[in-house]
Amino acid sequence: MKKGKKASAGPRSSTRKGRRRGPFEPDPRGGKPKFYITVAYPYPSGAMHVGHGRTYTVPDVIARFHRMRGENVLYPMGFHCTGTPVVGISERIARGDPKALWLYGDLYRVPRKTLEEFVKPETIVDYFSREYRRNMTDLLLGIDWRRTFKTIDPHYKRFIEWQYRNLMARERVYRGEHPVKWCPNDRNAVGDHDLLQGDRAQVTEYTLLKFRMEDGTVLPAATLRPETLFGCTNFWVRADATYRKVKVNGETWLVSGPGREKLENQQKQVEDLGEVPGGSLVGKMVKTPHTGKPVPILPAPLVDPKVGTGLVFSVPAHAPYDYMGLMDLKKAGDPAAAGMEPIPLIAVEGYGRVPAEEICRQLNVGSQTDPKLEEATETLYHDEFTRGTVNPGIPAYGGMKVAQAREKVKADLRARGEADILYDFSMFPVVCRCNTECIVKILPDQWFLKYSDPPWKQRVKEAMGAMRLVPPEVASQFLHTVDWLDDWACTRRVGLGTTFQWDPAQIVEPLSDSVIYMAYYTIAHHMRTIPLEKVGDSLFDYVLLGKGTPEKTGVGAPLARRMRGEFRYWYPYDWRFSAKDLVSNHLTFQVFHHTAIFPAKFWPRGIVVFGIGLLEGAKMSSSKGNVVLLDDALKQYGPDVVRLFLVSAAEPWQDFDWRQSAVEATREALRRFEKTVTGILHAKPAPARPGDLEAVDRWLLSRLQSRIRLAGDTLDSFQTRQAVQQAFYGMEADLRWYRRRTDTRRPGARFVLREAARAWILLMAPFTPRACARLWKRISAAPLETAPYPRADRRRVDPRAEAAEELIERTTQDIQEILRVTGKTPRSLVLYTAPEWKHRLLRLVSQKGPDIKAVMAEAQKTPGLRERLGEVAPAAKKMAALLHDLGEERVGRARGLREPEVLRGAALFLSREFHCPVEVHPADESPQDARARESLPLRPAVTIF
RNA sequence: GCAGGGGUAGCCAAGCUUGGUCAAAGGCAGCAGACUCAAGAUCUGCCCGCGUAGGCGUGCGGGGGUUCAAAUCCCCUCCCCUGCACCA
Repeated sequence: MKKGKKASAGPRSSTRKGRRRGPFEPDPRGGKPKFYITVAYPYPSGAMHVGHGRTYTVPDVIARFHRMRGENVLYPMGFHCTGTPVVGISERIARGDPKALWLYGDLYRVPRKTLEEFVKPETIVDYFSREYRRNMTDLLLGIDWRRTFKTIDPHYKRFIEWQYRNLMARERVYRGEHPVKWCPNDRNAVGDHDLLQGDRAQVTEYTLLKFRMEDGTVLPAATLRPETLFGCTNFWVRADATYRKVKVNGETWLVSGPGREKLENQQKQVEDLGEVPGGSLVGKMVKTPHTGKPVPILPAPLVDPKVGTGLVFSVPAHAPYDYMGLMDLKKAGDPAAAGMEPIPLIAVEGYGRVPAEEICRQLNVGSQTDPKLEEATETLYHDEFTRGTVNPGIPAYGGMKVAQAREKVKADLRARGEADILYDFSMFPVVCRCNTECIVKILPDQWFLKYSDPPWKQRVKEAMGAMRLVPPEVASQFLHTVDWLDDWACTRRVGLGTTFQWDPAQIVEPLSDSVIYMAYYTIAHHMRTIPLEKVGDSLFDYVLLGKGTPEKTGVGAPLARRMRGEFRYWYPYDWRFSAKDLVSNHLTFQVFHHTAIFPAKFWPRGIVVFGIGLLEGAKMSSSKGNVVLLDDALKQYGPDVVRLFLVSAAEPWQDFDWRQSAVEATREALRRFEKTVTGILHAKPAPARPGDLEAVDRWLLSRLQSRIRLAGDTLDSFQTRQAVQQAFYGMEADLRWYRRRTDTRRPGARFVLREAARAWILLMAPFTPRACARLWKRISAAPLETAPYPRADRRRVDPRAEAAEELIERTTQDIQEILRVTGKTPRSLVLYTAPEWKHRLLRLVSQKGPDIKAVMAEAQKTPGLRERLGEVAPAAKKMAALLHDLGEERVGRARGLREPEVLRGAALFLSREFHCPVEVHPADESPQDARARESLPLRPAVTIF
């Protein structure tokens, strides 16, 4: 606790003068390019699991790589503590909710004493941010902890206040009202994740059509399809429901009980005037709005008092429910319904005159309570909306597309006071976690970020166009998000956070207070040394925007100048990393805010989007307990194994799967690495004498260069998995072959192996720093973190040596296959290389391509070939296949290889492999051994005795 | 529904942009052998089918097409995953 306090607030010893800075606490430095990466900071409401581990390990690997490349690398970390979740958690713990107690007590193993303190939300974020820091340190993340902060720190809040004053001045924020899902019990807006039921329900805008009774009483019917007004035959009420007579904006309305509540929550002045039983309405007449046609009020069970206003107007021609309602009445012999016929007003291709009737018949709907009506309604509404047109006979709207007519009817009627708006859910019911049924409430005094603003969107697109987005496929997602984004409510009434200055009852919404904090990191370590009362707009204006003068910042000109300098040094950030589910909000928001507040030269440079984590193939989920805690993984496997696995299991943008068997394999792999390198370093070092090197030594050095090149290139493009394939598995495969191939006690071999081991340690250092540091100590006293990353040495690339080794490897495989197929155990092996004329033929085939006729024509003219045309034809065919198999490049590289020499050099190796003597015979123009005729370039003939 | 991503051998996963070098890297699991008192680790081989000579056949969700040639390009179709807002 004490230690943690120190960690997150107030000046720390690490900022004291004279303390030696580690490589992870960078300050601006001339002569070195800067590299600034940030990750979306965690919300510390629970323990870290291995999925979080990866999110922070990937950037660390990249950071270490760039540091070794000689760059000045900044990787900071803060904690996002604003928002409602921890408030909910503390409440649940306070009331002893068993699930919460299990999650925090058993799964996260929070000490009982601490758990008791969790009744205060701040304690939760305090505790877990300390845990995060501890885990991150254990994971060997090279984070600059001098700069850490929490979003509820007073200094940070000042920063957010400054940000919003800024946005307000630029008219990016405005006040309005907004409909939200609302729990009347909690008296709070609820998000989808807080719902027991109905999380797929959307808030939809219904049109209230005002039907009027004789005495002027308004019966407002809520509808999604105001254009169907022209097909209205009657009006529906629920006979067994009680309606409320209320005064709304000077009119007398009749609505259901729930309907009344909705009106009240949607900014209407509602005054109760009494109750009316639904049954008493039946039989009366109402006039339709706009057309003024009198229609009768009829009873129908299809009416749900909870939906809309509990009043429905009936369009039996186009609404399956209404159609069945009418049919039911007719069947019951209701006289009012007897002469009533559907009035069609929409024509849809594929349907007849009365579509509702048709679809009810098709689906075999029995009555108005038949569940099949849902499907019928959905299908018909969709078809009419997308393909329907209004009948030409309808005045003013005839001939219009349904979608078009709908908007026009709505607008026209609203303008004349014959219609109003009611928000309601698209699905029912919507139930809050507290088991209360939710309603739609219009929140007044809501504040918005104007993400819908076209010029702003345009700037964001511009910024994104100049950014590097990884993987490139996400670009379209980002652009789509920019287009789709609407204004964002940026204040909240509950939760932790920064008070919203224009309405102190609200706080800045958590996704809106985390969009430019990457800039804050550049000065965070200085901020904590400044007394809070000196932190004001003039400071941020100067440091972040260059406005004003350093003298007026209130913190002293030298410090102000220094902060300004540091901001300008680090900014813009080079890369931002985050999980892919933040693309459609945070990652896009932060680009919006950067373009709003900073000049273009400080706009983001790049984004890397992460995949999500799976656990043994199933989605990781804390609440379900399907997680491996990072702490446990670190204790069990150690940081190197965890890191290596997390970055090599998949590329960062792909989903990765934590599989125990795979993690254990990684552990073994790392053991082999350490063992191999240790073994090499143990051996007596050998001086470099070029004369000592054999072909196979040059082969290893040559391979080493391509491993180095590929490992660096792939890390440059964030392909951590591919990089590990090269830096680890590729290196291992080369070394394995090398040690199988040759006597490693030779001086030349010792020299080459030492070179390889040295490079190997450096290549692995970004992934497994602890093991590498241990090994590195035997080589150098310099710190590994800043040791130079290996560079491929072109002079050591030796295509000839690689071709020779490939010949040996292929020959080994050939022999193996023959032995396997025949089941023989050889007493001796004889290899025949191909004669010169076959090499000549190969060149001919590679020139002429697979056209055998052309090859033969040429062969007839070629001395050395024309004498043996009978042999040439089948050989040419095989060579075409060989070329096809190996590719021009490899065949070309092998050209000029002295095969007999190469194979003789490997004879000892081959006889060891196959436990028998191996002879190599050079090309023989007229061999006695029939098998020798099978020989081809790059594929010696093999005879087994 | 809209948008984005994906379906490759027992499993995971590369390859697909730039068609031939792909029976298709790598890993896991499995089998056999070497080492060992034994186990583990390590090394070697096998791991679609057939095959006593390095080969042949089938094959990359399903269907169709382009091409001398398709896992790779085009069209249609089925299935899976993610996001869709006032929530971090």
